[in-house]
Amino acid sequence: MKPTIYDVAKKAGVSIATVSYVMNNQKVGKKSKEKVLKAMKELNYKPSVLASALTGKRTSTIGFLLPDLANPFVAEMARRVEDRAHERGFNLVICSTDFDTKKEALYTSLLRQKSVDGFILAGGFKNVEVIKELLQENIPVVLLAESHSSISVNSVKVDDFAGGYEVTSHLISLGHEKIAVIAEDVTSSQERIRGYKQALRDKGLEIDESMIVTSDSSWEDGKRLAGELLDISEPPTAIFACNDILAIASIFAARERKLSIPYDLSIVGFDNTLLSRSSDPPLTTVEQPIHDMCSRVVDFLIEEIEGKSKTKQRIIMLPRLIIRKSTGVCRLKNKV
Amino acid sequence: MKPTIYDVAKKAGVSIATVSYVMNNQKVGKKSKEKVLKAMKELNYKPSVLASALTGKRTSTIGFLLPDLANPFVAEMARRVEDRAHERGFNLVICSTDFDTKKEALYTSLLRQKSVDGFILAGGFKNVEVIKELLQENIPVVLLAESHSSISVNSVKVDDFAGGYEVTSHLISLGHEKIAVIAEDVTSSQERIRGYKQALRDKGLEIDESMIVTSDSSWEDGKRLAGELLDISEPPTAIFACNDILAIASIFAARERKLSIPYDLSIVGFDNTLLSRSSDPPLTTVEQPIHDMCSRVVDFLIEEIEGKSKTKQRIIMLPRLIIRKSTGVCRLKNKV
DNA sequence: AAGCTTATTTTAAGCGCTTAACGAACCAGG
DNA sequence: CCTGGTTCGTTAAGCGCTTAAAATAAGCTT
Repeated sequence: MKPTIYDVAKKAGVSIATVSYVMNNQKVGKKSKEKVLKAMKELNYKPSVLASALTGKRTSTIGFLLPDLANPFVAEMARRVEDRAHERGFNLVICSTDFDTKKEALYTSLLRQKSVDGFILAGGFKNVEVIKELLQENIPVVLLAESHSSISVNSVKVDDFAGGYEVTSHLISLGHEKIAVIAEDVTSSQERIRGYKQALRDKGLEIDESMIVTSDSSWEDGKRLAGELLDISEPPTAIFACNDILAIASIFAARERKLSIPYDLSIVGFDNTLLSRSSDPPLTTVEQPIHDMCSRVVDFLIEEIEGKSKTKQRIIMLPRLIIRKSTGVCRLKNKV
Repeated sequence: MKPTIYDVAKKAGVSIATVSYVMNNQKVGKKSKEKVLKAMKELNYKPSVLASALTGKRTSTIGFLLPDLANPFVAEMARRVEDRAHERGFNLVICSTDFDTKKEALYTSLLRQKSVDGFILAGGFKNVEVIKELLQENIPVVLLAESHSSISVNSVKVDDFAGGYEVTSHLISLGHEKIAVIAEDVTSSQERIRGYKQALRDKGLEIDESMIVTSDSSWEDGKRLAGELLDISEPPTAIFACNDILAIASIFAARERKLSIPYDLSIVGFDNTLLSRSSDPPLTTVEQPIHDMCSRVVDFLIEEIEGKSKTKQRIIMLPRLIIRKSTGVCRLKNKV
């Protein structure tokens, strides 16, 4: 059996309270302290987090809900969040929600039963009711790469509007005028679309709503949607995909139609994942400062957990356009 | 405050024992049962996992240690494991160990303090001492995509020997005779190398140990090693990388040297990740039955947790060679 | 209707730890 | 040598739940 505090106390010849006090660095006489420490060493004693959490201490565990761990961008975020959390002495319970409000509600509920100290909700967390509930019950929550304007909740994200704006400006500067967007059904995509529209407006180009389509975030759907866009009579000359996977799916759709990239079609992704560097051709994309965002979100949450945070904040970081080989001068430019 | 079992008992007008019994589906009179259920509904009562675990019940939480969550293959495994675990009512605490024996020891220790019900150790879990310790203390453990012949522990993995053999045979059939291997410092790579050597032997080719190099699994190191291999006076005509990332890093190294693939150099990866499909050129690689492996490993662990498993097993699944565009006929063949 | 079973509940003792409250031991001052 | 203030340590209640054992209620028999 694993040793308990009683075993340590007996071995050290003191009461369990004394043992507890030395573990928590409370005032304890030098001699007892030594005896206890010695006993702990000898028994290789590790206190039970369960028991101490039951008395009101933290579990040092964070619930991390994200859309899909298999998505490389998400996985990378998870890794960064994990690193920072460990540095701060926390573990992560990770759950993929698949953008499913039912799962979101289920997992938050389950994790609360397990007494996690707080939640990081990443990507497109949809269930606003759940967030409100957590907030109302004073459970620490921070949103990552997402924000809901309707509620007052801490969040850390990239400036999606700026990202969309930059991408679109870049495309326009290459002569593209008919630019499609393949979005995801999440708030960040909405922001990027806002940026996209603003850029079009600023250059005096008209906005064609039929050029904006929303995917279910899967590779397959991305490819299907890109295909549909390319099959219309006057197809777009550029596609702005709201993540790298959708962008690569678009490359595949284009390839099936014998379109060469960027000669016949320019494609831009988002996230600057490993995928974007190794694809054929390498993707022009938008880098998110994952590292900073994730460290920040963890620190932020822990502040809340420790009750140090005063006011709600929304932290917005700047994205960076990375130009690679998937975008080029619009071939139709001369015709116009 | 969250409602406790006392609140439910009071509201239902019964003792807490009765409430506990209805939660655990013990014999309880119809009337009391209804009253309790009603009270639970009304209070939106959720029992504390902490408290019940303290009395000896499961936490329904699995510790999942893997080398690096940011690696797409690993992330995909994590996703599958997670799915199956959730189906079976378990959550995952995920930790990246970076092949670091210190971290392996630290994280297992931490998670044990948190009373996880068992461990899945994935990828290249190096710290055999830790595994032995877990085994000795009767803590359920299953290895995933890894096995240590020196100890008797449950494991689920692909037949790495067969994978290495197939890759090499494929390359040989294309006329390659000088085939390099970029391995990882893990047991699965050792197996693949065994398969590689066997294939060479079976075709009467000689084995050149200098063609076998071991990376630290990072992209950068893969690229560096591939570069070194290509810079020798009689470079290999094919590279077998032990995972897709290393393969793509090799592509980059080749590209820097103006080598075209597969014309000047054939490259094979392993794992069949998203990366291998979207790279330039798409990679010939080996598919692991991730889905099955991961379901199996979870079921396996849960059997152990529930005390249903009798004997230790090693489950080996078959890999499948997927031929894409990164391998081709050896250009030097005619010269020979 | 007493006596005996059986079905249903309650009592109460933990699980391993924290912490407020209390007590003992010690030292200085008077 | 007694009083009051410190310092260290112990006692014991409690966190929310489980479960063996005891108590009570209900049902049958004769």
